[in-house]
Amino acid sequence: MSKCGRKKYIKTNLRQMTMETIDSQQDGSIPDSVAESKSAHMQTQTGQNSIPTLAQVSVAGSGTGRGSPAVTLVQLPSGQTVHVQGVFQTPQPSVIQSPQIQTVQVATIAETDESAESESVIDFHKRREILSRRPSYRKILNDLSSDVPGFPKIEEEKSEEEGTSPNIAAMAVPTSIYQTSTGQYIAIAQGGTIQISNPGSDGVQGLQALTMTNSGAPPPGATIVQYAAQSADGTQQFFVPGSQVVVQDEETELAPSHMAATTGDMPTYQIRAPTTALPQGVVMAASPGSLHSPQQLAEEATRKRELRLMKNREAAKECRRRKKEYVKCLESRVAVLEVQNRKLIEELETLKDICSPKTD
DNA sequence: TCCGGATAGCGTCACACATC
DNA sequence: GATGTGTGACGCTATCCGGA
Repeated sequence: MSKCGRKKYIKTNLRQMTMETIDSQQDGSIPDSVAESKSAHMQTQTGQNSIPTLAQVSVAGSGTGRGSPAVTLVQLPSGQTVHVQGVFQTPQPSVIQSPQIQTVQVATIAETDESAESESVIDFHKRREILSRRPSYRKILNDLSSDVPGFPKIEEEKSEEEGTSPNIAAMAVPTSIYQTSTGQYIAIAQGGTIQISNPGSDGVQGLQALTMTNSGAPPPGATIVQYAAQSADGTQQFFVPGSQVVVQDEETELAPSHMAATTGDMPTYQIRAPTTALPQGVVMAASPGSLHSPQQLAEEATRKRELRLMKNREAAKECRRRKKEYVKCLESRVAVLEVQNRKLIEELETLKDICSPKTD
């Protein structure tokens, strides 16, 4: 199996496992794969004292709402029915919202071994169709957290930006996009964050974040910004709204002392009003309405594409972060449920000992 | 030391859905 | 309907680790 093929195989398996887990949480059952490991685990826990008559214990839903203690009806072999208030506080809410969709997904994957190629193609499209309807991780987790007190919640973007450090909270939605003569894109967000995107480079290297630091005592008419430079290729200049220009400062003498201490060797930039006309090497990106030549149109299209890619890049990062958080939550939830399950079994054992007639 | 498997992470594309 | 957003899928790279 090729590397990529193996990877797909692993991914598919992981996905299938996830779906099964999700399914189990939806209908309250345990998937086979999980149940096997779980039963093995239980055997190690209970040893020879496993409960062969467990099938005779009927658990009747008490119909209680969320948050109220669940009362379980345990029908004993002798015919007695016992009301048990178990460790399960509530019927556990599902972490997924569309069980039928997930069930179809599992079935589709299970079929792939036997299906013909043409069918697999159809399945592929079906899968994509099905999977794309899945609610976002944030929505899933937030819904879950609203059902289960104390469950971690993915915060909204707003609070995330507020909570992170200025240098990292770079991905605010830009409100102004500018292009320099060197092809770089500068996005200035409402919060004062300046992003520099270098189309020619890949990944993080092409994206640099600057943060306006208006606090302190900047010189009149100038705003010092911090620049987390990852590629230094000489002096850079670019404009910002309000007829201002960002100029790389050759020396850091203009920066306040507290900034010099925090920025280290990072070059300092100033935003100030241009003294003359456009400096050499600086090109203002024209607004779409003023585009005339095909070259300008092409540049505009390129600029839009770069912007879209940049946003999508960040969206993908955020999505992956949420996904990891989601998986962690699921794992912790599994751990909690396993503990509850063990307690419930112990409880059942105790009740059996109490209620069953002594045969000595 | 080299090689290959396993895993994580990234960028991009495509698509569905939400919003305007 | 256009646009923005979220996410699965895919391909790729980097890193780690165990075996030859």
